[in-house]
Amino acid sequence: MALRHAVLAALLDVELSGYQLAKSFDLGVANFWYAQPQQLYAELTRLERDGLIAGREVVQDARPNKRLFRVTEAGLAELEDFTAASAKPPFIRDDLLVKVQAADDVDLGALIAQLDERASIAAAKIDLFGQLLRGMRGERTEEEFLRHGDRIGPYLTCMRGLAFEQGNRDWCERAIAVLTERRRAHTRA
Amino acid sequence: MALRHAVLAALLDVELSGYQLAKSFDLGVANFWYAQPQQLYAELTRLERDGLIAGREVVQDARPNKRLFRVTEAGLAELEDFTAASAKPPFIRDDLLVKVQAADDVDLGALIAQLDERASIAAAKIDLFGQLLRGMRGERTEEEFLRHGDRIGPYLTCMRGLAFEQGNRDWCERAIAVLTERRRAHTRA
DNA sequence: TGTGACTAGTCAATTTTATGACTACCATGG
DNA sequence: CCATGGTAGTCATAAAATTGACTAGTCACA
Repeated sequence: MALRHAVLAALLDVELSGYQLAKSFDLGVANFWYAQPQQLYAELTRLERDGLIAGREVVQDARPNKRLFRVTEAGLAELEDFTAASAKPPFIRDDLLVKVQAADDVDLGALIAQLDERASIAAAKIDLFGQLLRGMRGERTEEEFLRHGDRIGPYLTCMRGLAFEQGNRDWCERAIAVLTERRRAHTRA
Repeated sequence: MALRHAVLAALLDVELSGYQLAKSFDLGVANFWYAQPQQLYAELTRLERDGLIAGREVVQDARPNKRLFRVTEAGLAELEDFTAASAKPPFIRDDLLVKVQAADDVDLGALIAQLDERASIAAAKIDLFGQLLRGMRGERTEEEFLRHGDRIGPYLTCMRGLAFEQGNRDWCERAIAVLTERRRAHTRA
């Protein structure tokens, strides 16, 4: 019952098709949730069945028709309820952390390579989030935008995404430095 | 196939029972993975069946007997393989972010309350991680420990956990400030 | 003398996520 | 003219995670 609300939140400002939604959730831009296309289509079906969203067919030529969805009154009410209920704290579940946890017992070269890869993925995302944020605030400074802009929700979640990736990158770099130094010391001994 | 390796990594340095493992994974200290007891018991059963861990019965009086598990050679090899394979990037999946994404369309009071709650949960975790880190490095400075300590894996993952929670807290506080200001401006208008 | 909390688990059912394959049709490049 | 890639989706299955209940003994506390 969580993806449900993520979809509702995503459809608040824009009318989207399943496909468009899938792209923003699946690839990259999922700044506040992540899900795969199949999951989204299934959820959209359920949401429409429950009357929380309404779809309309858009006929296109030169490409397949699509169904655009928007949130209904009932959907908004549902989101309202969801917001009032208390959220369970999030947890980290990251393969890379598992690998680092085992750092003292596995091949350091392989581990460092993984950390490197992750650091550059994080760097790419940092870039992406930076662009998104600039795009949203336009000419205004961040202060200005946060004070007077409309639709700051997406901006705030994007800020969190940015900070998360910065944390990722910084930690990766630190871990690489530490592990590299230890490997050097070890091979020398 | 992911919890699998997390369990292996957790059992590298200590022999633990399912119950002990469950406590560290479930409540609080899960600095590198999260899972519930039932899931862990199931995974331990599978791991033992596959020969990646070995259990031994420990008879206790005054409390139920328990089975302590340790990683076997095969288990270590499995972890080694896992480390070499590339890790998929992690994603955020947080109810609170969904709520904030919808910030422009829901009751700000409720949302701010949620952010407040989250900020204090994060603060508590920051405390906990700080204690864990101090406990691990003992008398040494962090630099010292990371250079020469044995078992830095858990220390590094704990550092990530700490940074994550700091990120959480900072973001919550920022969001609270922004939303409070907007609410003030709005109710005045 | 009972009540709740802690140790140490197990069982079953359900929900949520993930994986992979598959249909169409159009446009573009080579 | 044929392969590739994008749009717009569907179907089925497998794996992982969550939820809730249940056993059984010990300890402390009131």
